[in-house]
Parts: sequence; structure tokens; C-alpha cells
Amino acid sequence: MKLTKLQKKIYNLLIKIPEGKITNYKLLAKAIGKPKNWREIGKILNQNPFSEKYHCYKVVKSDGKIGGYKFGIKKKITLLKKDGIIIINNRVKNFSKILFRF
DNA sequence: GTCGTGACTAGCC
DNA sequence: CGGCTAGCCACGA
Repeated sequence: MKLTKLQKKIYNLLIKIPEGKITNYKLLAKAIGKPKNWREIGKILNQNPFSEKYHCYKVVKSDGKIGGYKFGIKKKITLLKKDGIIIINNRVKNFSKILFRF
């Protein structure tokens, strides 16, 4: 299993997200020091080698929309709800409040 | 070495 | 609001 630098950083950050909080691609990109690399992040999360260990479902779009998920956004929503996050019309309620800034 | 592409973003109408 | 557009970078084929 070969991980790119970005992968390592991203996964490392993902596990830092506290329960009940979410983040978005842009913040994640900023956190790894490359604000314009959100594209890569989406790709990497899609590869998703550790989908069960890492909280990849806690990553949403910058406007609070769910974005995507390898197993379908339905699954993603279910997982988010388990964390106490409310989803309405494919959008996160209280988005700015539960948004976790690194 | 070159080309295509993505779980996106921001800006404009 | 919403839909459309251009821009962006690293990775894999």
C-alpha cells in the first residue's frame, strides 16, 4: 500500500475531527498547506483505502452540501446523523456551527 | 513526456 | 435561490 504525502496528511487530519463535527474540502486543503488541492482530497477520499477507520464522511462541500460518498450520499447522511448532525435536503443544518476548523 | 480527470470552489447571471 | 463556467493541482495511464 503506497500512500502519497497528501494521503498521509489528510488521513491524519481526518482522525482529528471530533465527534459531532464536520469539515469541508477547502479547510482540509488549507490544513495540509495547499489550499488549492481540494481536488486531490476528493480523489483521495474516493480511493478510500481505510473507509472504516477514518471519518471520511465528515467531509462536506464548502456550502454545506453533502458532496459525495463512495457508498452513496445516503449512507453518508446516515453516518452523519449518527453523530448528531442534522441533514435537510442534502444540506447540513447548522453547518457553520458544527464546522470544525483545524 | 503528455493527457485526462476528479467526493470541488468561487464568481457571475 | 439555482444553474452554468472556468480554474486548479497532483496522480495515474
